[in-house]
Order: sequence, then structure tokens, then C-alpha cells
Amino acid sequence: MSRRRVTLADVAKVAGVSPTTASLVLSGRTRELRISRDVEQRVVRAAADLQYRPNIVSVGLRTGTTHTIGFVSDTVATSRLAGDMIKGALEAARERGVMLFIGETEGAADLERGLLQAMHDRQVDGVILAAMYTRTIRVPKGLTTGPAVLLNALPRQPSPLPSVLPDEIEAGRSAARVLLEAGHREGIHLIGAGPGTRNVPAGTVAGVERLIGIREVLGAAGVKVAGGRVCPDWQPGYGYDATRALLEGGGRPRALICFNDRIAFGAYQALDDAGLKVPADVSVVSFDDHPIAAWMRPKLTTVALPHYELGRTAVDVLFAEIDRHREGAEREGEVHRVPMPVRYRESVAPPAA
Amino acid sequence: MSRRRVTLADVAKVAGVSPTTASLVLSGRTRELRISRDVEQRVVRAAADLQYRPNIVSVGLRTGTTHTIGFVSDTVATSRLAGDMIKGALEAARERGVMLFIGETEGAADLERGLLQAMHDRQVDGVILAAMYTRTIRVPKGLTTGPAVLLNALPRQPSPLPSVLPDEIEAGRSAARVLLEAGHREGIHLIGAGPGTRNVPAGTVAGVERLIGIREVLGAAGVKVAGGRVCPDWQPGYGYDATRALLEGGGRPRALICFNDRIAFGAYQALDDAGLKVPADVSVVSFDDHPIAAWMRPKLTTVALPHYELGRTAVDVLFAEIDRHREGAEREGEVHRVPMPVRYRESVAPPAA
DNA sequence: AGGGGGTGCTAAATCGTATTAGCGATGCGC
DNA sequence: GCGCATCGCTAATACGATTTAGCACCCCCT
Repeated sequence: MSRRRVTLADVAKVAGVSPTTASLVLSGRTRELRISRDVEQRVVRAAADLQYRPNIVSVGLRTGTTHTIGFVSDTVATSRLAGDMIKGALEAARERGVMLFIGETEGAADLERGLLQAMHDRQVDGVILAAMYTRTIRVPKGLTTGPAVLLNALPRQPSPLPSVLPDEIEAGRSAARVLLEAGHREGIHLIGAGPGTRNVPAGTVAGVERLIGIREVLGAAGVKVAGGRVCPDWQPGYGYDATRALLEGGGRPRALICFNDRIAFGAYQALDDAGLKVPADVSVVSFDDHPIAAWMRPKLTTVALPHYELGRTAVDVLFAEIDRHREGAEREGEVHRVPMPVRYRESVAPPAA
Repeated sequence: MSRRRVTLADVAKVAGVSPTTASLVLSGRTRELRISRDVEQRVVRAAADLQYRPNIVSVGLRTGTTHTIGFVSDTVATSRLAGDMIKGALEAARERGVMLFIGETEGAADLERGLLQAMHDRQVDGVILAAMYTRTIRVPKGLTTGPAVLLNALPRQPSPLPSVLPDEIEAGRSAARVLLEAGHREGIHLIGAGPGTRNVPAGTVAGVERLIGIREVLGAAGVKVAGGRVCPDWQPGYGYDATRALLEGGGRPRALICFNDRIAFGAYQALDDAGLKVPADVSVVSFDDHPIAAWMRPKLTTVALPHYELGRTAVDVLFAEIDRHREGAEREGEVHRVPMPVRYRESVAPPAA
């Protein structure tokens, strides 16, 4: 059934030249190595006629480069966000004619080791090690041997690996500015983390960075944070509980900064229970731009995690690393911050007079 | 920096044997080919000491099998569902020591062709061609050459390829049974498709199959469908509109079968606007088990798309295909149906007296 | 006519493994 | 003491490309 693949030797035979010549022509080294116009055309013609495609496995064995990179993440399934990140990486990879191996570690160190091994065995040109929620990670040994990039993660110990992260501090600033620009100066409550930069759920880096940005802008404007509540996990249920507790505690919030959209989803429910309208009574701004943000009523104004761009950027940075590696240059371990854009929707309004 | 990979030749040298012998021992053909116990142990020892791992690229070139399969889908990013499907495939692949290439076509035929080519160039052992929403597809030429499986998709023309699909008809039956068992016999409305099996959005197979199952069970119980409304796209906004139209049209529904959870999300909003309580006034049952189903209040009872299992099953079926292919056996093109389990939650109650 | 130099192509080695065919040594029978 | 079978291992080749080194030819000059 499967007729044999056409090889370089076939092309050479049809063109009436040696495999060497065929290889030279097809890898575009014809000028450099003085191949006659006639022969060049014969080879190109034969390759086209036979629909020749180089066997990448063979090229990989000979040259060591497989036009393949590995994408290892702790989980691919958690959310659409992960998918967008992969999508960005996929498209950037495609533009460079490179394929992507995907692997999932579920946070298990042995699985991670196995996957990195398996990729190394397949001679990937480089590896992207991704976390689906921004956090610090221990860089596995062996990753520093070849080109690699950390995505949505920071090395726990100093490392020569570059990393790509969302610009969470600037995102915090953006969220604060959204409220300031709407005229809010009091009754601004934080749901999910805060009020102090130590009041964050364990292990989150987004939490503290967003807080830093928020406090910086609010502080500079002379505005005080009215209160903050930590949620142990950033899920709707906790957002509901925290908001309800705030309202029952006699808090009279005019604006909520929720630390992500799922928390905001819960907050909406609690505000609704209390008969408060968004945004007339309470403005809400949030982070992530989860798909649900556009479904909520009123639609949620939120600072988007640029997952797609993160994926793309990781591939770009990885290729820079690969070049650098080839040239034997020093590695610098710089961190790349990807901007988080504000999605202006319907949940923010000026405070009622 | 990167010290050279340790090769079979290195192992052979350390063990003091020829590469041939080392290869024989390490591929477990030692009994069959009369290698002495002593030599066997020396080789195994050397391999362990040197941490030898076979170079899969080389093996691929020599034997033609790369322990790699391709997963090509129309989109990876749309939803968590896609992620779960990939996760299932990933885990099943890992259990077999196989890596996964991921590719995304965005529905473009030329991208699809390019991706399949790129995978073929890398000598994948087989390909899974997946659609993120169940539908019929044109099977690309060249896919029938090697082992391949259709996932969440049916071939538009007859094809020897096997396919893996959720059991949507049985899911329809399940949804109907959930309402019957709660005691509903009238005022059952369909949102998203129906009432007739021709009233479905274009191109959907899930729509007609769910309808068939629903009508079969309801019909067998002597229960009439009170009404149905097609949504052009199964998004919250349309679900809201359809439900609102139903209520304003004087419909007095006792139960809603929504054709997916996003429609149900919109329906909740419309019911809420009308002052109707779920499930006291109106029961709601739906399909998909989107993450949002567990966040809604009351939590949504829904028939789950088994994305994870679909992914796993696809890999299993693909490996069966690969074996069959190796043995040169006939292909049958059978379709595998994966059960859709009901997630019982809080949105269904007996009808008010 | 013979040497030098440029031109246009090819032979052969290589990457790391799998596999076929076969080689040398030993033991046995007669 | 010779032939033959068996045992235990290895040489050589193949997979499909890339790349280094070099060969054959022609032209020109003296």
C-alpha cells in the first residue's frame, strides 16, 4: 500500500547526477559551490516531479537538528488559558517550520524527568518548560545543557535560563488606573488577596505582583485601599464567601478589585444576593480575561493574561537561545515581560453621587 | 558544554564487545541468539553505568518507527474540552512510551496538508485527526496511506479509517430520562435545537443525535415535547434570547433541555430575569459538563462530554490500527462510541404540584 | 608540450542503530 | 585424524541525508 518514500537518491538518479550534487542544489548551496545552471534546473525539476521531501529523521541524525521543539507544562487541561498559550507557541513554531512535542508533568518530578529525557532522545532543538499558573519552579538538571526557556515561571534558584512572564505589576497598575479614571477614590476593596503584600495565597507570584502595582498607583494618587480579603484558592466559591463576608461585616464597597475572573464570578453572585447592582452600586475590575468574563452580566472589565502572546514569545526567545547556543555565546537568564492589556467592558462606572 | 551523547558504540567498548552484541543484548534478543550470561551482564552493566539511552532518531531511521504519533486538530484553544482531549491522548501515549506531536489547522485545508506532511516527514507512527466539535470532515488524501484515526469526527465520504465519537444518542436518552425520573411529563422545552430532528444548527452532528435520543425516550414514555427553539450558535447570548422568547411567548415551561451548558448559562439568566427559580419552578438539564456547569447556581445537571476518555480511546484505537497495518490486515472503518455520563447536580427537581 | 589554475562534479565518510550473513573455536562421532 | 554441527560472537551493510576531500577536464600561458 504505502509506496516507498522518494529519497534524495531517487531525485539524483532522475536528474542524472550524484546524490551529492542533488543535496547541494536542494540546500541552496549551488552558487557557492559552482553548479552549472543546467544541472541545477534538472535537479530542481526532478525534485518537483517526484514531489521529493527530505526525510527529517535522516537530517536529524546527520546534522543533529530535527526542526522540533518540546513544550513541557505542568498541565494542559486546566483551562482555556493553557490552550491559548499552546496555540501561540504552535503558530510561532509553524511559522518557523518547526513541530511541537507536547508533554504534561502534572507537577510530578519523575514524569518531568522522563519527558525531558524522551525529548532529548528525540533530539529536540530546544525545550519550553511552562507553568500554567505563574510561579517559581526548580529548574530540572539537564535542562541547562541545551537551549531552553521558562514560560510563566521563574527559576527558584539563579539560573542561566531566560524566562517569559506576564507583566503582572503593570497589570496591577492598570486595574487601579481603571478605577481612578472612573472617579473612584474610596471604598475600594480587594478580593482574593491584600490589603498588604504579605496577604496572598501561598505560592502565587501573580498575587504579590498585582498587589504591588495596585498599591503603587493607588498610593501615588493618595487613595487608600479600604480593605482586602485573601482567598485560599482563587475559585468562584471563595470569591462568593469573601464578598459576602465583606458585605455582612458592614463594608460598603464602591469598587472591587478581584484577583481573577473566577473570584469576580463569585463576587457577582454575592453582590446580587445583597441586592447590589454592578456597576451602578459597585464597580468591579478583575484579572485574567477568562472566557466567562464576556458572558457575565454586566460583562466584566478585566486585565487580560496574554496567553497567546506568552506562547509566541516563548518560541521567539527559545530560538534566540538556540542561535546563541550554536554560537557558543554566554547565557544571560534575562526575564521577558509580556504586557497585559485591559479589556474595557461594562462592570466599571463612576461612583454614585 | 554539552558533552557528547553516549552511544551504543561507547557501551560496546566499555563492555569489551562489538556494537552488534551490545545491540542484541539491549534489545532483549539475548536468549534467542545465544549470548553468554557473562557478556550479557557486562553489557547491561556498562549501559547502566554510562546511562545509555538509545537515540530514537537513529532508531527511527533504521527501523522506520519513531515512537511518535501526531495529533492534528482544527483548534486546540477553544475550550477546556480540547485540553482534556489532548490530556487523555497524552497520558495514553505516555503509558506506551510514545510522544505526541500537536498541530492545529484552524480548519484551513492547506495548513492541514502542511501539517500532515511535516508529520510524515518526521516518520510518525500514526496520526489522530481530531475535531473539537463533533462533525463530519473530508478525509485528506494521504491520511489513508498510514495508520490514522478520526477523533470526534466522521468521514464525509466512506473511508477505511476508524473513528472515535461520544455516544450522543445515548446522551440524549440520558437527558430525557433524568427529567422523566424526576416526574416531568409536560412542559418540556428544548433550547438550542428541535423540536424536530431537522431543526438543528448547520453542520452539527451532536444536535441531531441528541435530539434522536431525547425524542426516542420521551416518545416511548408517551411524553410530548412542548416546544423547541434552534439557536444559530450554541452560545450564552442565544440561549438567553431563545429562553426569553419562549417565556414572552406565553410558554410556561416546567423543564428545559438545553443543548449545551453555555446555552443553559444564558437560559439561567433569562429565567432569573423572569423571576423563575431553578429548579423549583423550572428544571434544567444540559449537555457537555463545561467547567462553568459546576459554578452556576444552582449547579447544573448535565450529560458530560467524555473528552478525556475520547483522547485515550483515540490513542488505543490508533495503536490497534498500527498493529493491523504492520500485519497488512484489512481496515474496517468501524466507529467507536464513548459513553457520556450524567453529572447529577442541583438543577433538576420534581415539577411543582 | 608541459605546467598551473580554475571549473564542475562525485566518491566516500559520517551520524547511531538494527540486522543479515558468516567466522573461528570447540566438541563429537566414526 | 577428519568432517560436521553447535556455540558465541562480529563484520559489514543499510537507513537517508550532509559534507569533506579530491578527481577529471579544459583553458591558457610560456
